[in-house]
Amino acid sequence: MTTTRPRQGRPRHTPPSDPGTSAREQILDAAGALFVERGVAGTSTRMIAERVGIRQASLYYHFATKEDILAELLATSVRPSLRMVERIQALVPERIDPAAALYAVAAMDVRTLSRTSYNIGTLYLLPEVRAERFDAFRAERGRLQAGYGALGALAAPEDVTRSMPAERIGELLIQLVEVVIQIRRSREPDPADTDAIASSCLRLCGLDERAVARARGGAAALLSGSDRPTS
Amino acid sequence: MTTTRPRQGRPRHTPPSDPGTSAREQILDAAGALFVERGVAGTSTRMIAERVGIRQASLYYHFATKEDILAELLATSVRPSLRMVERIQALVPERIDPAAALYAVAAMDVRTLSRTSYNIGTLYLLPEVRAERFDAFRAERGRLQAGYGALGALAAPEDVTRSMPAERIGELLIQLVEVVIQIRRSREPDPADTDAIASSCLRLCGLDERAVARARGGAAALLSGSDRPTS
DNA sequence: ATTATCTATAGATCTATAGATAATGC
DNA sequence: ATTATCTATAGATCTATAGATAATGC
Repeated sequence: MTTTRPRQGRPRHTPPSDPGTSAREQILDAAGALFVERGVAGTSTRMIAERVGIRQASLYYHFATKEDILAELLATSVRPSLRMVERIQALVPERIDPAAALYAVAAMDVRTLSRTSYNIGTLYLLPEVRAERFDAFRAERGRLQAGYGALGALAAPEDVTRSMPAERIGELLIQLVEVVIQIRRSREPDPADTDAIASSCLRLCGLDERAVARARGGAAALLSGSDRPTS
Repeated sequence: MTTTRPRQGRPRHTPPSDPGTSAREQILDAAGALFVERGVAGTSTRMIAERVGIRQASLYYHFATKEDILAELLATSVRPSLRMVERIQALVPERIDPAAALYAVAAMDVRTLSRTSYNIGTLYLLPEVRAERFDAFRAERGRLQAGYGALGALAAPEDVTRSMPAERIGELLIQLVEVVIQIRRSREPDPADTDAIASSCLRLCGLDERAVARARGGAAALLSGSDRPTS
């Protein structure tokens, strides 16, 4: 039973439907969904406020500008993927098959992008994100891409790496993983998509079917091991 | 020497710098560049008009709304790719290697997307394009994707097509080709990119290095304009 | 007469600030 | 006293229309 704990501050004209989450988070959720649906410039502060159930001006108690909301959404959207990649990447020098590591990273990233409540990956694609203001975000994303490139270059046979430097491999792999963003625009991604995308990453690097199958097995071990509760 | 042929109608407050192109085209160019840079909602009719060198209200003589401008830009942006794919696809049943055909299609598409004066491919990614109003455009794009899927399914060995239906192959291939859109956001694409992307399309379908090399050769013949049988 | 522009402007936004108010916390 | 909202509003847009005007075409 949820004893609706009354908040501090003047009550909203419409009482919050979800008293569990902070106003800040409610704003981020509403704005994220709207930004994905209609873009940043196409979303007014009034729309965001309406969805939250507060007055337009009340937003400014929590965020100074609309761009500040976007900045926070972006920051929290790459960080988990980046940490995951760097964690798995760190295992490789020891004893892990780089192909299995790449499969695991791609699969986890696809699943993350599939599951966010709105299609959050779309945010990267908005023109506003190119502003200098978001340099830090784009730098983080560059590190994610570099991580993909490094794993891909380790997994690929020499005849492929000879014609493609790691940076280019990274560009291609991250693009391939992010197909799930496009898929979500027209249908619900399923587990077969996850496997198809992760396998395609390995084939793109020049691995044959046998190597792909082996990596898939290795990744399964990796993934079941690193399973942990989300919080 | 260009004898600046005076136009009909009241003269502009700033005389056109490029008297060769119609006002309509000048508007499309200016709007395209701005939409790519700042999005549709982020571009005002005033900005477009300013770039063209006319007053804001004068736009409405040529287009009824901003969305009409977008609609025309979208229509002209897929059409060439689609026609090219369907033309090459039509050659396959006869005597053309499907892998060579796929390489050729991907390479041409990449080159087209590399060369447009502004990064026109970005337009697909804008949230406004999801509106019902642009169904026809998205349908054309679906046909392009289906073309990629059909070629990919023909080129791929059976152990790959068993796990991936043609539609999914199409989704992946078109996504891979469009990496050039992302590349253009940070650097100038070069011919090595074109080869890397087209080759990656084939590897993704499960072709080994020897088959990729063979297809690259076959595509070169196709692209140079000779419709000659390549065996 | 027709065409392609111009000026002027109505009416609808939109962002952000100022200051009031209704809760809880101490 | 502090917090989180509210109301009201200034000032800056923005889209689209009405009607005037300055060219060319016939």
